[in-house]
Amino acid sequence: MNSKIEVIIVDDHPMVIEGLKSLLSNYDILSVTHTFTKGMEAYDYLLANDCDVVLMDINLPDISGIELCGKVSAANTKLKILGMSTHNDASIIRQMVHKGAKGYLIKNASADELYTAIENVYEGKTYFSHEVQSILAESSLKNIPHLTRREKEILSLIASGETTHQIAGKLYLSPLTVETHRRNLMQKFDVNNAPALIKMAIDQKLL
Amino acid sequence: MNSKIEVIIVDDHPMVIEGLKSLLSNYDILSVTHTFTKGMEAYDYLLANDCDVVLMDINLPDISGIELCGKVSAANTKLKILGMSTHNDASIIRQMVHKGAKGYLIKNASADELYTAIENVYEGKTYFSHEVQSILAESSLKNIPHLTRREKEILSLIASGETTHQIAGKLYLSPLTVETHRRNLMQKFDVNNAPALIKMAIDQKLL
DNA sequence: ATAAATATACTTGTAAACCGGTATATTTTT
DNA sequence: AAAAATATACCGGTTTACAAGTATATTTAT
Repeated sequence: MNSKIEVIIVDDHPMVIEGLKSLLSNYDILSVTHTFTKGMEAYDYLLANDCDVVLMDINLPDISGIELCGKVSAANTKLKILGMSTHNDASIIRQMVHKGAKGYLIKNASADELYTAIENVYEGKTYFSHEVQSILAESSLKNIPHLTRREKEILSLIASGETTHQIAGKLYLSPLTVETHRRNLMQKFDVNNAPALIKMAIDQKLL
Repeated sequence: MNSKIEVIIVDDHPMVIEGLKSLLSNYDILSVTHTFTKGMEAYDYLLANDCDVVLMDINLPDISGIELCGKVSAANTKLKILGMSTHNDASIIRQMVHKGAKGYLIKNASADELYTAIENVYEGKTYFSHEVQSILAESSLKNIPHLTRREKEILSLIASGETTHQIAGKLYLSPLTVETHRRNLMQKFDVNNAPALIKMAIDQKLL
């Protein structure tokens, strides 16, 4: 019988898994029981077996970390999931939290930070590093406009080179309606032509 | 006196460094003598000391791996540099090679692949994983248009929302000239309006 | 149930972009 | 020195986009 905190690692990079295991081997209170490089294998395991904390990379080849997080959390609400990624994208962090992640780390975390994060989520708390917190704070300042479904649809058609008339034809709308959406899009991004709109939208990862 | 292959690791993620050290600890023929999380510290070390192979991450916080690679190679041409990164961007790989890198790995490499790469570059060969090779092959198929200096200038002004007249004013050109460049840009990207042009340019990392 | 957000559509006018040409001076490369 | 690439500039005409307003039906959230 094992009373240690059971940790599962999901990451498609073998060297990261090795690194995490090595860093965590210094802490007697926990043990890394299984590791997975494929998201779906981790999913299958987690449905059938118990563990305490899952360290989960966001960028998996077969399934997105966000999706996996949602599926796993739904099946086992007691599981504590710690998201990880190299790039610090606020919207991804938000999505992970929404899907049930209890904490988030950026991969340049130190061993101590990693340990603290695992300990906190195991105890039912949440953990977000200072860096993650400042990313979230910063991103909420530069208010990314909220686009409606229709607007997103039209935005991507504009980006692919369709004219107002062509878009209207595809969506069975009046060109005048499409033009209104186009105007609203430009207003939301505070630009006054389509090229700048596309640039902004891509910069803010909305395209 | 040590006859092993001396390997230096430069990566801003402690867990990746740990992972690499752990993976490489199984191979007696080499030894990881120093590791750095900051590019400039590695640079200072490499100017003053000798080593055989440098495993270098591309995404460093203080200096780009590409820049570092160029500086270090210029100072010590005998040094073998192996580039590494998580994302598989063909243009970055090409730039690294151009700046003197002898090989390139994607971070999901296995221990054996890593070892093979180090061995190869140490012996004066080059090493590019199958994955890297296919990325390079694929990217050379979808011919990215070559833009002139003027075209790049005008392209970025279009992306920032300037009209033909405004661009002409800024660059002290006739609006008719700017329009010609604009047209040539659209022709090169095979699109017929500016929004699609911007989308294409960003997709192909030219903006 | 009511308020707010979203999606729809119109008018009028102006400005800008796009198309298909042509032309030539200046660099850069071979 | 010749050829190729780049940068410059023009004409005439058509299409599309943009600006500033108004209006209303339909969803969605409170």
